[in-house]
Amino acid sequence: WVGVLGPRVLELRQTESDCFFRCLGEVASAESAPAAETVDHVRAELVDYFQLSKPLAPMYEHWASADRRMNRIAAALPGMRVLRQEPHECLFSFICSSNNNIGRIGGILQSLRARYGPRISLYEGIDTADAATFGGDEITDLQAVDDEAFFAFPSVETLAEASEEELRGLGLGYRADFIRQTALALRQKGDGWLCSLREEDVDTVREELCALRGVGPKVADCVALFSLDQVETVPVDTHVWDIACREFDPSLRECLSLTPNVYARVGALFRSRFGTYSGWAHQLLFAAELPQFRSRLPADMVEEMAEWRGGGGGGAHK
DNA sequence: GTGGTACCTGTACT
DNA sequence: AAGTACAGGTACC
Ligand SMILES: [Mg+2]
Repeated sequence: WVGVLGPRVLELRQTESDCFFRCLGEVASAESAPAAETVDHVRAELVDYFQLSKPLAPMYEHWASADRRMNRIAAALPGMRVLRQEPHECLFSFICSSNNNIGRIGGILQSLRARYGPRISLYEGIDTADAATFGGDEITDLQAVDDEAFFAFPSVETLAEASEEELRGLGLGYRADFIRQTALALRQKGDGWLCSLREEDVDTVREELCALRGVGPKVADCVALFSLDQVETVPVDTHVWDIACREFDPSLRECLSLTPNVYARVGALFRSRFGTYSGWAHQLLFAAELPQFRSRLPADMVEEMAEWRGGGGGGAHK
């Protein structure tokens, strides 16, 4: 995999027993430390990003014993960690995600980086032919590393200065104003404000985030889980609602829309089963719903999910 | 609290 | 080939 993490282009490759990493480039502004120090630093960043200090095996065991279906999914999808993302990037990204499809979201974020983010040039002498191209988000073929332009995510300051009109031009649609308004609010609140929410309790985090433009309950919970250390938070979108109806409480099907109460019920159902790390458990169940992971699941389970979708179960609410 | 509506835009479908 | 539904919701009434 090759992609951008913070100010650097990183290459990761995994073998059966190890994971290797290499830094291919970094933003010009970051004064580059001696190579040996950079390696140690990047290793620490990766440990942080993948949350490797949190043991996953005990969680899997706990979830598997709590739920029969989860037992089989856990066996089929090992290593499903929640990434500890950079809060600002995470926030803007999920604002872009609302009422939108995954394909366009990716395109918008890439446009945002290319237009407003600092460019990352690769180091001299990087053997790009040797770089991994394991289907990372931004690399699609063996030649691509050479031509691909890499950009870090833009700063709050830059986004605050962007015009709504120009943002719309990048394909953001009506979310353009959300991005600008939220960027202005963040600038107003000061540099460390968002990250400081990592020290706050779940309810405070939610309340503070929802006060931002373009941030409702679902986006807030995504930011809380994926960047603010709120491990028990369960973001409830249409997929997660389906899961809850199908697996946990059929009576939820009677609900016509995802009201705040229904939202809370779904979260409570997850927490009653999976406990403190319900957000992580949710990540695993959510992943199992996605097409790219379906092929790894037991055939009868895939069949069951397909039947639910076809039989007026999934999406039958609205 | 709940129910209803409008909303950018690309893509899949009919 | 035009017309419509839908997608990792939110704001506003
Ligand atoms: Mg809000």
